[in-house]
Amino acid sequence: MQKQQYLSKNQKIVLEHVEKANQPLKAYSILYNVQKKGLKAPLQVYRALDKLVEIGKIHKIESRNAFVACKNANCVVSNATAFSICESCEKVTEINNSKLSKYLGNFEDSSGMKYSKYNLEFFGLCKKCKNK
Amino acid sequence: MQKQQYLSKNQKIVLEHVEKANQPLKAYSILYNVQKKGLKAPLQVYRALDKLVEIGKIHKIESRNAFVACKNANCVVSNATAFSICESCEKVTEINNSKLSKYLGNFEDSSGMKYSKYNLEFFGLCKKCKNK
DNA sequence: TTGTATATTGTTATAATATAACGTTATGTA
DNA sequence: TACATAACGTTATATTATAACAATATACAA
Ligand SMILES: [Zn+2]
Ligand SMILES: [Zn+2]
Ligand SMILES: [Zn+2]
Ligand SMILES: [Zn+2]
Repeated sequence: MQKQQYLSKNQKIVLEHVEKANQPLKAYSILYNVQKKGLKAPLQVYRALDKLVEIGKIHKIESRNAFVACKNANCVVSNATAFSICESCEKVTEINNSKLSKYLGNFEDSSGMKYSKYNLEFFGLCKKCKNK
Repeated sequence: MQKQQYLSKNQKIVLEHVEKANQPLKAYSILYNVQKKGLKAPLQVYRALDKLVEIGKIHKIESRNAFVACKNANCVVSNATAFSICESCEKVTEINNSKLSKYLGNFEDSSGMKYSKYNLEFFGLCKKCKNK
């Protein structure tokens, strides 16, 4: 069996829902909202999320245990992700900065370990919240 | 009341245990192991961890929900952390690289948001696991 | 030293996040 | 067809983390 070409039914349902949101969603909030479409159990959501994360359609915001759709055409796989997170309103934005990704993609430290993946999360206050 | 100068009893117990480990520990594993010292409930561990993370004595490895002691004298507060994580043996090392921290500390993206904190996690195979 | 504010503790219960284990059904390919 | 892999459905359970409440300890200023 070859690499999957199309998304399965559950994967499509979950991806569509997360894409509509424009912000990170929690797994159980996704579950609650796709129940009308037939997904009844957490595992159905988590499995779909796992696959979507694997292929880069969705990223997990680790510090928030939340999932957000990728809007960056370059993210074929989730191997280089960076986000800015507002600690006040929780707005999350995927950073798409070629200098940063180049820098981190080539980063090597003294251990000699070569990295195949990274995830970076910046925290601060977004423009809106800074001016409050 | 001023900034706390000394660690409290529970904070000391948890920190000592995590420092001995030399690797990230899960909160409930910490709990289990400090029960002989009188900490009985998850909250006692989580509260101590919260404080220790806040003051930079301990860092949380977000992708693993695990806690590791800081060995980097510069980490007075946990506002700039970077780790390498082996996806095979789960060995975690805190990266202490001044170029990297300088680069990320000064990073600004197009949104104009200035960051007060970041956490970076690199994934790959450590030397040992690469040669298996 | 007394009052006050804050930090920490102890405790029980519960919320939120995620996976194990099982059997079934669908899909791609030889 | 036969085979392997992927996805599905379902129930139960594991893991991670917090709510809520009452008590005690600590720092500091008046
Ligand atoms: Zn992306
Ligand atoms: Zn904000
Ligand atoms: Zn550190
Ligand atoms: Zn390793």
